[in-house]
Amino acid sequence: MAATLHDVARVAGVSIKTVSNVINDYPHVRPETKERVLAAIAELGYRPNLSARNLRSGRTGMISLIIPNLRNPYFAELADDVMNAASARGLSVLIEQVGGDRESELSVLRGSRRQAVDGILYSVLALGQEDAAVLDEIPLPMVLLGERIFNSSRDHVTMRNEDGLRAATEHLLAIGCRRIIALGSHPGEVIGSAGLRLDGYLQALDAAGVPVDERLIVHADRWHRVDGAAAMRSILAAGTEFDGIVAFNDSLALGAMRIMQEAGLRIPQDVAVIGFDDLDETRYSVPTLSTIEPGRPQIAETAVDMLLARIEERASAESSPAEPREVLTDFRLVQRESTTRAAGAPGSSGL
Amino acid sequence: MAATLHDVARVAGVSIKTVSNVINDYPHVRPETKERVLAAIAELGYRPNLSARNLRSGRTGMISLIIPNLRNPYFAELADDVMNAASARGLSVLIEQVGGDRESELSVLRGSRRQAVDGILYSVLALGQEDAAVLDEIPLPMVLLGERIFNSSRDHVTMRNEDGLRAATEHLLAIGCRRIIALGSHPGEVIGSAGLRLDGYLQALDAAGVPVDERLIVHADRWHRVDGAAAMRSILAAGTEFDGIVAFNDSLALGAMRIMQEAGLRIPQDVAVIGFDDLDETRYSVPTLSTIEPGRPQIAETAVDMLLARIEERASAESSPAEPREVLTDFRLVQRESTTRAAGAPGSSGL
DNA sequence: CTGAAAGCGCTAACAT
DNA sequence: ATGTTAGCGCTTTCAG
Repeated sequence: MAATLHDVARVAGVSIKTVSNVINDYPHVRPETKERVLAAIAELGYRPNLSARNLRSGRTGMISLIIPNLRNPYFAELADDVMNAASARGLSVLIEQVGGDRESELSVLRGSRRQAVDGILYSVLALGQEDAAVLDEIPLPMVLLGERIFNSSRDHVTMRNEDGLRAATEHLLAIGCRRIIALGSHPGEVIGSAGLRLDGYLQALDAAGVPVDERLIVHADRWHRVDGAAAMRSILAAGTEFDGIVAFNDSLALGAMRIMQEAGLRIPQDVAVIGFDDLDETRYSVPTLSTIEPGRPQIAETAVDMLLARIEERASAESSPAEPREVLTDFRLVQRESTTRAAGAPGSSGL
Repeated sequence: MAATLHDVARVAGVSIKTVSNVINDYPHVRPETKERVLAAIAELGYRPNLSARNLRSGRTGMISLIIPNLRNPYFAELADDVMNAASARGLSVLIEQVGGDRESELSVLRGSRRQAVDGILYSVLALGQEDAAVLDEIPLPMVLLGERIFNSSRDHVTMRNEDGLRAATEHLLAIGCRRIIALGSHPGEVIGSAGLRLDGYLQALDAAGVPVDERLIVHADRWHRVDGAAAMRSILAAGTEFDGIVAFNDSLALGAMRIMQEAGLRIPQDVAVIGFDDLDETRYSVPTLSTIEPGRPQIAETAVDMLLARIEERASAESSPAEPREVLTDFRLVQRESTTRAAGAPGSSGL
């Protein structure tokens, strides 16, 4: 059996309170006593029992991160960022994957592990605005990530979807593209990443006086590589002319690039491509992919900080909780090969 | 404050023992009593406090998975597989990332979260055979993954490194390659993935009577995409001739392919390439990458099962623990475009 | 079939 | 500066 506080106290010849004081770095412990306690701890290989500590203190030092799937590089990178931010603040992260359907998200939110964490970082995917009320019922501090739900009573960290996509589109316009495909739209969606990003695209065209061609707005329900590839196949089959692509995320862009290359299109000479997310992979694809870096580390840090603040607010049982906050992170356009045309050599599409 | 057992008992008009019986699905509860208790639980929105349960039962229902980094797709996919296996068995997974250096691995192993989990799945990276003894000191059930440590007192799940790489090399030989680069060696390493995989390569050449050329054994300390790219740059700079590459993992292969394509080499016509790991990405690269599928889901399931067995063995406090087991998973060669040459058209290198 | 009560290991208020 | 002690919410003998 593992050593307990009492064992340490006995070996050190003090009371458990003193041992507890030493462990928790309380002041008012005579150096020599501390010494003796530390020696006893080392001798016994004592480690505090976290279950007991949690039970007593009402805190676990763990937060859960609810995401769709780690195989999706965006979420793997987000998870890494969150774990780094959390561990810098002394927290552990319990990652919970959800199936992507509404039921599974709800059941995880309400789920059994709830009692094992101090708070939840929830990257909303399947729920929508109409579920905002459901979130209020979860009796745990929570911070929302993503763009599916606004105006709930929860803190929310999100990226500048419209601005980012507008900048991406402007970048393509600036290097000479005129027939730019928007890849990844969700017809009818207004809020949500797809709706917001489409808006940014339209704003950019509008500002440049370039007419909108509905055939250039390409639908893609899911945003994985395979979806980008499939979409590009139908675009080519339809014979639509285009000289640039703003993909609503990097995976779509990478999938589309693969199909274009098979079809003999040169990137960026024939078609310039830009994505969104700044996945690690965009630095290594052929060609390397220009993209919008949406401030993911900042999202992670901000979200963890906000959650921690909520947890502490709750612990100190103060009057009324602070108003929900909404934070938008800074984005940055990263230009790589897929949009870098040789100087003085405009796109070859001749439009 | 959240409802407790006592609250439920009061509302249902029974004792806490009865409530506990209902929750834990014990027999011997009269149906109508059970009904009443269930109603009270629903009414109060009662959820058992896991810290208390853990404290009492000595189990947490969590295992930790220690891996280097989620941004590495191999480990992201492994983590996904492990989480699926664990959740099918009612366990949660706490992912802990380690820096990759020896000290950081040791400190996580001994680390503070130790008391919060029932067991550890440890994907060994920085420790080596000489640390086998250290592992015995960790007073927690543990299963090792990977090929850095053999013959410790711990259960161990590993893949068929030699056989897999031998099969990969034989595949290249079969399609006509004669000057095959082995990419990713660690000079001097005997056990460890690099040592074992190099062995498989040498075995295949030997069996085919193809002489070993030291210049074709290319070193790469780390196995990320960028390392594969860097290695390929020096190979090209050195002017070494080659017509095939067996990379010791997929990332190396993908990195090398990028550089070859920039240099105008065609894959598979000029150079055939095969990797190892079967990352999701290999299905979408240009060209798609042939690879060895090392049985990762099987690794995950087996490892979780073994760990669970150890946890239960410990709980039942039986005589002596079972002998450590060593499991090798089945691999499979997956042929994709990077090694598929048109029938009747052998490699163009002319060797 | 159900109730009473002990105690898991820890923290923190209170006492000295 | 250190000791005493009462629970945190649950599981689990042991009685009824």
